[in-house]
Amino acid sequence: MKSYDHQKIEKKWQKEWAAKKTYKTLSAAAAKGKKPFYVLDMFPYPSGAGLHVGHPRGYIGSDVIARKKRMEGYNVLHPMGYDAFGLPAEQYAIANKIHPRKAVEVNVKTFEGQLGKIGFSYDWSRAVNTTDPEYYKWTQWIFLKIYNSWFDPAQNKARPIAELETIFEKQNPAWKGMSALEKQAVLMQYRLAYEGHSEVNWCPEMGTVLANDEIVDGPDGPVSERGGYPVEKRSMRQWFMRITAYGDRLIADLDGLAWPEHIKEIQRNWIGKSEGSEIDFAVHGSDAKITVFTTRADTLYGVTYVVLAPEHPLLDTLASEIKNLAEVKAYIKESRNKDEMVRTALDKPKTGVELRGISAINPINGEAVPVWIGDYVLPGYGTGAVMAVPAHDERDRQFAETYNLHTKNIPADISNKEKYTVEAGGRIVTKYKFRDAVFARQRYWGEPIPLSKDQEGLIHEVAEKKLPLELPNVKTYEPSGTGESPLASVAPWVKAGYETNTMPGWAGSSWYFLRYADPKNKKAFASEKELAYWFNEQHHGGVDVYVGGAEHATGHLLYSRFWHKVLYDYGFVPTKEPFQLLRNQGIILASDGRKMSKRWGNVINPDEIVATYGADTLRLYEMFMGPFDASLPWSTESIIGSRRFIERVWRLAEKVVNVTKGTISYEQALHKAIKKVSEDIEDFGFNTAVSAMMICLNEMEKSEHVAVSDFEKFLQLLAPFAPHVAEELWYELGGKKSIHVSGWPSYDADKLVSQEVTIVVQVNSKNRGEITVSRDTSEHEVKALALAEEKVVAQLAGQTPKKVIYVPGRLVNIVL
RNA sequence: GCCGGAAUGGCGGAAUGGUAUACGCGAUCGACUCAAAAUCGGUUGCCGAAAGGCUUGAGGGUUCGAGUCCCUCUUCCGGCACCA
Repeated sequence: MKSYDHQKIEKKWQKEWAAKKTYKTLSAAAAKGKKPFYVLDMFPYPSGAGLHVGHPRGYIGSDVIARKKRMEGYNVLHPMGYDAFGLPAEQYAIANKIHPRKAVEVNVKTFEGQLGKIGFSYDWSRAVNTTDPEYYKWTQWIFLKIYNSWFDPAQNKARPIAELETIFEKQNPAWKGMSALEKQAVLMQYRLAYEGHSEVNWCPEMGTVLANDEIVDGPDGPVSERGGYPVEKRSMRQWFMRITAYGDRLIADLDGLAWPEHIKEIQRNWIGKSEGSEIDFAVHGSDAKITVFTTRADTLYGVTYVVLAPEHPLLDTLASEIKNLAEVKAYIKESRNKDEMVRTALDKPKTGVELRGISAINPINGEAVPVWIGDYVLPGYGTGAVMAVPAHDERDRQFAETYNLHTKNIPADISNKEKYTVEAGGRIVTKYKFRDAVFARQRYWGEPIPLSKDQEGLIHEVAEKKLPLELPNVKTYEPSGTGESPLASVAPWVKAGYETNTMPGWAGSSWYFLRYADPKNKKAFASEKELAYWFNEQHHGGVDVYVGGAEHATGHLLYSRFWHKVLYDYGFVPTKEPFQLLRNQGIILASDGRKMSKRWGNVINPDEIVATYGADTLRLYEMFMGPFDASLPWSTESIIGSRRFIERVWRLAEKVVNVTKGTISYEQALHKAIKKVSEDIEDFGFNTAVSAMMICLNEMEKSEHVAVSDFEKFLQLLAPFAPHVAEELWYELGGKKSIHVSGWPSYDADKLVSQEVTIVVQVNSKNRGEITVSRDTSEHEVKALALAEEKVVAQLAGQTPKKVIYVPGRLVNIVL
């Protein structure tokens, strides 16, 4: 037989598979009863650097599953696409002085070239690209659906904003008298996508808004990571998504998902649900009241003061009453300029200033208590005001100690919290730690938000027919320096009143898994029929297997669930959740144990490995190197083991003959391998699946003959891991159609067990010998044989055993 | 600080409470070769000449039997971090 030329073989089959559309996914109509199976990878950001050898690990794992399912007869949806909007693409474009669109084109080509060489079974005809207007048309469409929704707490779901208008019209007498602009402002408080303001990190020197991770600590406060320019807080107009409305459902529905427990836990902590009470403290001698949030209403009798966040809006109202206003203002200014890291540092002593002249009335006993401001109270959580109980809260105790405030020791019992809430005239409420998501970027390279404002300030939607609202060409896509998006300097855009902010990077990735179901659809983001087929609660429930990095736990994986739920509320998608089963792939580290990075010069390019060892070797090695979700160091030294394995398979093919039983000795190993590989793939135990194949190969090599039919089964097991070489040998042996649609082998349970078993004999739990007996030897006989074993007799030295334990087929333990 | 996860040969790792170190890498000895590579075969946890003893981060416990279950602790990785 020819020698194993991986380059020739791999090129040949990649071409052949593409030509024959071997991995084509059938549409719902064409599937004709074939069951769907959806295996999804988190689509990549096509960066200029291309892939390193760690990137394909997850893709290989999911490809192994997709291939096995396809062989089992499922209609497999296994797509790939590109998430190409967002900051890195923009920065790459700026740095390389080319238009982001061009940069994306080039980078996508690089990725496709690299991915193509590894031999994935993607149906490339379904590829999506978030920057394609035909794609982001639907991102904009979904945005408008969300914009035109409010969350009805009674039904716990999204409903059209028009319904809310009708309700206001009927129930609120003031509504009719309101101007259009006033109505707009009211509705804005309910919309699931709404306009508002938020604090951003503004760098005057660079003229841009910076993300938190683009900022580092400087000697006099925060500075930009690049250049070290000072960064300050600045309020900026933004769009938001009211994700907090779904807090409850986002937590509750986690329970039914087959996700890694720690990812679910990260989401739960991030959402941070907490049940407590809102209690109103009247301000003495004023109409104002301070509403505090507490989870321990039962400690109301222990309240000795109240603390407001320095940002609390009530401070403006009360300004005239505050006797030490200058001091208070100085404190507010100081904490405003504090870097968030400094402010929330745990070891920092708590600071604050008393609002002299102000006191609050504890509703449970009418007691007047002093009111303070302190930056340990956060404006964004609860009500931005707390009642302080130094006797029962560590932070309050510290604060009280620092400022010599009174402590009242009272008994408290958490089971009384509802009773005391009612007594104090308060309300039971649920609060969440997480915030509404900012849905705007002051950047060029993102989806335009399909809204415009007329001269009176009334917001208009871009009509559905007019979508997509395409991103205009600009002279310069670099930051404007004013903090506004580059779109603000496009005259026709501004004249039309279009929103100049663009959508954030996570917009396009929050629904792409739906588009794969029907990527060419011009009338809808996907047809009802396709969605019903691929997202079917009866069948499974959406994406059957989702593979990607754990770093998306509080970003992409949360936003996608949120969008999906809004769409579900309208009946656009049939399942409550997008991703049934999630697995995280581990990171491949460089051989020096550090992350692969240009900076360390330790990056290994998969192209080189594919050229030297072959894609099959790369795939096999990446699966074999260790547990799928573990971070493992790359070792170009060890990869040779996988290459040798493939070469041995290749050579074994020569030995294959049509043979009668008798002359083969590997049967048990083969059936064990079929069982193990079948089960391990389902369970992401790829490393042990490969090892089972190695054991089987070792046995086949030792055997006098290898039967063709058995070797074919072995190739079928190998096919998901090393698809090219398996296909080549399959045809060499006379295969008529691709091995990748040839079926999946099954094992014979009877062949898993051998007639003879080796039983270990222990004396006081220490191994002393072993006996080989026929499988059906009785317990009595085995024990007798064990007691008669030479070394055992020596150990016994005439003593009578207290107890003899027999574990069938495994061991005998003689206890003295 | 809190919440997750991990710790096993020289290295990557395997092990339903039942022979710890499978499988692979490396190392080493041998065969083949003029020689080398490749390939094939043997050996390879530690101590010991052997008999035997010891060994899964440390210490305790449950059990006839623990890498696996329970308790205490150490280190490392990931997440959150004044959340009232």
